[in-house]
Amino acid sequence: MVNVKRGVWTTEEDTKKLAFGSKHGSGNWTSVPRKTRLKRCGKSCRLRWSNCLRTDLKHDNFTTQEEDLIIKLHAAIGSRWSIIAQQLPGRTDNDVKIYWNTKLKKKLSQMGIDPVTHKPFSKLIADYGNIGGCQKPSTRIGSINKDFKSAMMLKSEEPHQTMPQGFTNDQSLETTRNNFLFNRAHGDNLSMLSRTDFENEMISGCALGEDRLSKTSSPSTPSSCSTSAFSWNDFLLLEDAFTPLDYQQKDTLVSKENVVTIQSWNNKEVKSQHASGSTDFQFSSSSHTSFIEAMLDQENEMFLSFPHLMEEPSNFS
DNA sequence: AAGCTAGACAACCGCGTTCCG
DNA sequence: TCGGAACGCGGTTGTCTAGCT
Repeated sequence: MVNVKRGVWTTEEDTKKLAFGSKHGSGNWTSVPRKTRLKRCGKSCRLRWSNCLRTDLKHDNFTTQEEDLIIKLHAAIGSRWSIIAQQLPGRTDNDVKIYWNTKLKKKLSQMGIDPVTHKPFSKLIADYGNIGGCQKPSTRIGSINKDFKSAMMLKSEEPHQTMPQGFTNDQSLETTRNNFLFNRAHGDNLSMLSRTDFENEMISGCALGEDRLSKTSSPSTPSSCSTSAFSWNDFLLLEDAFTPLDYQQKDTLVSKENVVTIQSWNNKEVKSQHASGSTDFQFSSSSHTSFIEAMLDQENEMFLSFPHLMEEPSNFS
């Protein structure tokens, strides 16, 4: 459309749009410009309505509880603002996104927490240091694979070290988050995960944080979701999510069946079903305890799939 | 008072998904 | 089943404004 107006909306345009919106509600946005005689595209009308003109929007500052929830949800599902906004009545995805980018990211950084991974910078540096500390790349891959496989074998043998059922605690949240990060790191389509039981469980876990998270956390796992005075330390996501003790403690808390579907790096769809007591958890990318491990696990899979590509060259001359 | 800068936020853009004929 | 239109989402850009020099 050539005659489409752009830029900031005038009060006159807002009035027209408001009048139309209050009469017809939202929907069929392409017809809105024609019916309201606005020289805007339908897309622009929808945006203006959903971000600014809707009567149920809050325009005051974010509360501490809202901040708390945003950070928890971001840690769990990443920058899926529309989903996060759904948990915050009166807030739009744009509101949440901007608030995160302008305030919360800085706040976390000042606390020494990486806003992307929600881990302390020191931990990230240590992780990278561990990788860089190995001498020969090919040897490193081999030894890491070996160690990591051993670790995974041990985990799979442990009756309580399968994927926790019910997503009722911080450890499961962490595990799931790592899978998100893993998929994100490899450019996978996260929308595969949208609206699954798994995601809804996570969201409700955050939204009901004080009930679902804190009650089920291990003693070493802080959780302050929705409490009146939260601690920023609570937004550090903890390592060692798979300690046997944790799982033994958790085992009594879960009873619900969950089906998790993920799209792994090589587009193999993997389903994992968790009935109470089930032990057949089998993400192809394993149960990553950290982002770094997820990366290494992917490396491992690539090695298994394409061994000839990963072989050490015979000489480097 | 004028110019500059950073922060806040409204709006746009591109892309993926869904809907419908 | 397919293709185009519509919609929704997340990232980015543009504009305004307050504060500082």
